[in-house]
Amino acid sequence: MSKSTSLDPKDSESKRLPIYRHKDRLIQAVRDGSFLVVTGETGSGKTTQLPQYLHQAGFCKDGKIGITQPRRVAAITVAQRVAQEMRCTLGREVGYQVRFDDCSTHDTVVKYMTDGCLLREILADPALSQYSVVILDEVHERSLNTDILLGLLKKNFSNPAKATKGRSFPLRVVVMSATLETDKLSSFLGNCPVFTIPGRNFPVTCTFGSAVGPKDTESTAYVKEVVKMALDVHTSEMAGDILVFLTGQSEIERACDLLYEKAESIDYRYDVQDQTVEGLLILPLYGSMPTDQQRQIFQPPPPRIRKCVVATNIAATSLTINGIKYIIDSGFVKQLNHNSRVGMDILEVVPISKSEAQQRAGRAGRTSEGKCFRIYTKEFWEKCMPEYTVPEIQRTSLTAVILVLKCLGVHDVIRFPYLDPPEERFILEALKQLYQFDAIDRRGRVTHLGEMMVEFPLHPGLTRAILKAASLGCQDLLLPVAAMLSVENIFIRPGHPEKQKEADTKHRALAAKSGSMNDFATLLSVFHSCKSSDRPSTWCKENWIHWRALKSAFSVETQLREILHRLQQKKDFPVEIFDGNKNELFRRCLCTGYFTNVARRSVGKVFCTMDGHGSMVHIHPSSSLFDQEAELNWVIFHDVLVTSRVYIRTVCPIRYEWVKDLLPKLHEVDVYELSSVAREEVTDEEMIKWETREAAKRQPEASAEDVMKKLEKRNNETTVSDARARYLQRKQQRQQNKAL
DNA sequence: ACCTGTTAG
Repeated sequence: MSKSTSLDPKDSESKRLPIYRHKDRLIQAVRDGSFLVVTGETGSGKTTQLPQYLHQAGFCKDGKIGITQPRRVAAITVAQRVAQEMRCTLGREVGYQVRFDDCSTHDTVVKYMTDGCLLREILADPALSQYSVVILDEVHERSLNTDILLGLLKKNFSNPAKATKGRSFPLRVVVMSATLETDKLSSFLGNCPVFTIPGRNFPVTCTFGSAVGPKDTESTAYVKEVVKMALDVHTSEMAGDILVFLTGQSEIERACDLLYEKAESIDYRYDVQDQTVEGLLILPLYGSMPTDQQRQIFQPPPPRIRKCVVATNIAATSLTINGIKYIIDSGFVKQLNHNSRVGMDILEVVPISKSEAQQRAGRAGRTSEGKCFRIYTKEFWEKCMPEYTVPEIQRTSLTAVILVLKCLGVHDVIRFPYLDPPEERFILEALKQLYQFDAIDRRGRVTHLGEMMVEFPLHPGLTRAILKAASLGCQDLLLPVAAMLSVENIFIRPGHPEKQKEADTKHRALAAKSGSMNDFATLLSVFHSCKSSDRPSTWCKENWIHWRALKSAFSVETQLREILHRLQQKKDFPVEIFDGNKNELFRRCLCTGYFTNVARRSVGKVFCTMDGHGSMVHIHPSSSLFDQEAELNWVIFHDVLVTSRVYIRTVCPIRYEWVKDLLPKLHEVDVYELSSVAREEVTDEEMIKWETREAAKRQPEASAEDVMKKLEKRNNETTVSDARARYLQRKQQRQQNKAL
């Protein structure tokens, strides 16, 4: 450790960081107590320096220092930086671990990793016996996994008596966050000390606009306003690049089109102290964009050209673009919200929170002073924007995470110490699903099957189908499908109508090639066709398939195969025999994972879900079953999309007999007992009630209409129809804007 | 009679 005399510029650079002056006191603070909150803005150096300080202070004598990040890229790049600063080979003393990429060895003592990775490690070793210090970073982002880790660490290590359980010495826990919410964190962790490090960012001046007020929460007028503002900035502000925040791909493409048009038609020339800007380089940026196109964003613009990046929220945390001096903030995001009342995830456009607006503004102050132009009014800020974004744990399906907690011995998952507890019905819904998939029993205890299921990085339903298939010896049918369904959508549908037609034709051909009218079978067929192709990437291009997504499906499939293989080595892996054709076998396996997603034809093209919510749904036009009417009365589906209608996507026809025995399970559950607070035996009353209802539904057309009427009435009160109404409103507005 | 943000295992 005799680097202090070094003249290496990197050393002096790290000494210039704001955190350096606090080094000794920080080390002491970690030494003093088991929990510590460290807060500091980006640029304070806490992520790269604190682990090094602790390393120097001897904290690695007894174990590793683990630092979690919510994102893979962050874990990797930070580890690279620190390895460089500590002058060691990446993967030796300093390493990282993310899914599909473990760059750490037995020697690694400073280990950066994703929060999801640490959670999996806890599953294997609840005492975290390899670690002397665990640092949770970016806690203010409130990712689902970080929130769960926070609760687990509090539960298991805050009490000094418990803190050494399964360990020879107590674990130190450091929680790092941006300045907001630190009081809350400290009191959550037993009023532990808070250490504040000043930031090193440049000031950003924010101004409010007049375009979006409290009454415009559903409007899409902001696209035009954002374009106007960008041109304003371009013609009247000094040199420096622009970053525009919008919500989605189509919106971004529209904004870029408008910008091209208008930027050409205006005549301007701005010249102050040789800082001249003459042209505008317009660059869209969103997640599903090809990677090489994304890379273009980071290149500095040609001389005298101003860069204008029009991006989704991907530019708020995931990607950092240098040279941004101006932010234009639409004030909206697209957010995935789970609705437990209808049991669906709905993607909605909503106003951002104030803290998120500050985060966006901060993107202009990375290298020099910046300006942020908010297109919404001060009143909108005060009345429509919440202080903080609702944490993921309160708006997401919890099924997988609850299974993890159960496997960690957290029996009472309702009274688990959540920093912000999710609504009880979210938890109950998760328990119900786990019971339905046989992962837990009637008393809420993890089953043998559940213990196997938790090993898979998948939704429990998909895992259930895989395990069923494996016990029947046909896992090769299910593994690729599960992999394909757990990556982003692999079917590309371009914006231009001509190309759209071409893509649709190709996709229909792929469906036909699979030989059966079953979207899951299409996925399987695509998987193999591409894999056996000589040049998979050109095969994808020709067939309008997302190569990057499919490639990751290949790695996921390999990983799933390995996990399954490991489980099958154990002697108690179940084995079953099935006598029938392959097609039926495949679909029966799918049924064990998707019987919660069964729909029955109601009238005409309308289907009705059988999950107890009784939502009216339509088959999405991208499905090979779209427009297929004959003899198609029962289907299972992978997911639901709420747009102009409620659509089910990735659909498979089934026979009622295949799910007949499973369906009652959807209704017999007593969540009260499942939640481990009940003390009485359940009767079969619920199940009998359901059977009666089901018998009534099985009667022909006349009653089906009655059922539908009843269900529709109920549906009007759900938020699905609210979401649909909002969508239609936005669509109308868009058309009006177009007409203008 | 089609339009889905971001992230993670």
